[in-house]
Amino acid sequence: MELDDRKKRVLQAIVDDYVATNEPVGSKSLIERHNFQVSSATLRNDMAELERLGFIEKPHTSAGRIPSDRGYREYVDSLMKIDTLSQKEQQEIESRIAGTVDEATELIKNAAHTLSEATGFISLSMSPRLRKSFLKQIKLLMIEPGKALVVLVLSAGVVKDKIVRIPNFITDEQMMQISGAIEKNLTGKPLDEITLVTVETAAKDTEIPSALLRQVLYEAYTAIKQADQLSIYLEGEHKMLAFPDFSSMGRARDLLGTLSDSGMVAGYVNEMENQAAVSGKKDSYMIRIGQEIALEGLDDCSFITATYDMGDTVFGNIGVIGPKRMDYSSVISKMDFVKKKLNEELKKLT
Amino acid sequence: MELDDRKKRVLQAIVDDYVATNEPVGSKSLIERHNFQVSSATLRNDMAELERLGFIEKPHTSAGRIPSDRGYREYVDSLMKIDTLSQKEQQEIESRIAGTVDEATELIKNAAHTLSEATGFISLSMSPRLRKSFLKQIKLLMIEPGKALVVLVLSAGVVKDKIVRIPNFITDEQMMQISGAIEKNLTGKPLDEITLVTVETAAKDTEIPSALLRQVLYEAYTAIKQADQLSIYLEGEHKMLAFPDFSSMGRARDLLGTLSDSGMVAGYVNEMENQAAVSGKKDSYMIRIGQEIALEGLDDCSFITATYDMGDTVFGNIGVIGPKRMDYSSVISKMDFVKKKLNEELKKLT
DNA sequence: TGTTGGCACTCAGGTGAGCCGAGTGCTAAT
DNA sequence: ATTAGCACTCGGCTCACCTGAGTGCCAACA
Repeated sequence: MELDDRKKRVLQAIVDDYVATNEPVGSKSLIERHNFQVSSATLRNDMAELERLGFIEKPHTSAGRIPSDRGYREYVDSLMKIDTLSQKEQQEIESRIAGTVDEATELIKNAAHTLSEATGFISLSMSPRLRKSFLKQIKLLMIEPGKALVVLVLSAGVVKDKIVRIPNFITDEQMMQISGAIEKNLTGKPLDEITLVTVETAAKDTEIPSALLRQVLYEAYTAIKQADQLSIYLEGEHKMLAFPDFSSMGRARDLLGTLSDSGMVAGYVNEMENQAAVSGKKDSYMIRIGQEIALEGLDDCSFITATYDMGDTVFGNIGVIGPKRMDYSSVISKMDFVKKKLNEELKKLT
Repeated sequence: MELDDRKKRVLQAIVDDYVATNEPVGSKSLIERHNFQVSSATLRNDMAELERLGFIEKPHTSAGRIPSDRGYREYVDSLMKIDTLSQKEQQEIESRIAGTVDEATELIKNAAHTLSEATGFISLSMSPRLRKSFLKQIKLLMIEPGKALVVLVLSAGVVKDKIVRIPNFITDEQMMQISGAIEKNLTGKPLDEITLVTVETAAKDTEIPSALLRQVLYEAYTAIKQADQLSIYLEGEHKMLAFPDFSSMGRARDLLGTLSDSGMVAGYVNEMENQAAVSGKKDSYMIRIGQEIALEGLDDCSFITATYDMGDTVFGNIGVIGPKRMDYSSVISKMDFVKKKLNEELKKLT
């Protein structure tokens, strides 16, 4: 079922107008704004057809039409043309991202911040997926009796650390020994191939009493595992309250309530990424619209995410969450540009 | 100007009722709920007097009275009696805080989380003020050419680190040398006594070419300074949307908008703490009500904070932000208990 | 077959009148 | 100092009404 040309134009015009005005758009106002060379009655027929096909819907009988989720979907998939950013916008974004910080995590958050400022929506950033990155260094640093710091240096220039408890009477030299042994045997291994067993065998030719050893190794292991946990960072939640789309308080509460469970959101974004990966259609961005989003309270939102890249199969996501009634073209072009700049900066860091 | 006994009771009853019902309270309903041994007309006289004195006010002519900021102030200062928590509540809180994590930062966030859950309000936690804490260890760890990790171990068991850039051709041994020299000379110094000069003199008897040295020392210095920066963590913002007090969307937006600038909030809490310190009346908690709060959009809120303690004059704050129409007694008792448990746990960590 | 003008119908939202009731201030009596 | 009584206020609710933008459908036309 293909839409004929005029119907496409009609759908496009409806989305554009509705996004711009936040009012259901009727056949008459459609004629006024766009110069279709036909009468309003003809458009009414087209609109009836579009409604039958599920692209648009009526809030109530005697109102204009608004795009349905499917209508937005059609719009982003084949109707819209992506904006190019003005020089000024590009500069604005560039100056915020370029050369600001030396650390990947900060850089990524910074990019997300820029994105939120540029779009006026909520921005999100996911920490890099480190499963596939490999260990470049691991150090156990004695802090005080019973307490040590595990420092991991991963490929892609990421550093993680964690304070752990260790047996009280372990000595500084013993720790150095363990540290050295682990490092020697684990360096170069991808994180997802490191198991408790790997860690234990890595340290088996030290002369530390095994009771002591076990606990230290276990803590080192959990530190490693913890390093590849995904975390998400959201910013600009309050901006959603400014949109009439969420003026009903109930919706606003549901939305912010769901977003406050960052673990859930992170899981969802992760799943989006995975699905995109298996489906093979790895676009430069991913979009989920309205009900397509399997999170409570996000029916009126859209998710748009992109992937940033840190080399060595290490990557993560940045994105925005906005009302589904948004200017997709503008948002996507902004996100694309931010992503590009972010990737450039990340490359410089390695 | 002292209130006579009955007027005190009237004010107290008005606050209690208004907090419970969120409706302006009138003379008649006051008689019904509380057994004053006088007529409603008498109460009306009292209420007129209380209004003249600024403790209560009318939303409009023909409505009951609601407490003014000053009324709440009088209430918390001299009228309310602090609840004691039920066994069950105590256990609930205790089980969430006790023995959960090994790291101070996590523990504090966790306490704040518990507080938000227990009260249903926004909770806040400030990072410990480390200016007065002293350096127990400082290590420079070579990560890769051009990049190093500065690890600081402070008294009170806090560990901070930062990735810094260093000259590319500096060697591992040179780093160790610098690291050793700094550590030897700076250990035991309070953070606020460490300046760039201190750091530079600490390393002056190494044999590293001074051009290289300078950059490393500078980076080490910024890492140290960065360690005592205050940071704040807010949680549960979305919960405020559930209160009728913020149902007007405009207010909600102002509130969340202001809170999204965490630097500003941190600065404010810090200032509160300082003022309490100089005024000398160091209570177990601090309260700011309504307009007393010098932050935009918080006119309808109250801040309640307490101080946690990590020994060695290192301390920070936890607290809640809720509608000023809140059950102060219950909130304060909860916060007090959480604070107590947090302090106990922090003590165990050192 | 696609397009058009015309017409009856629908319905959300705004307006204004009217009523209700909780609450007040004031006054005169106790 | 307290109380009973009374006139007055005013926010909020309900109801009826109107308006206007928009629709669906039909008959006519190219």
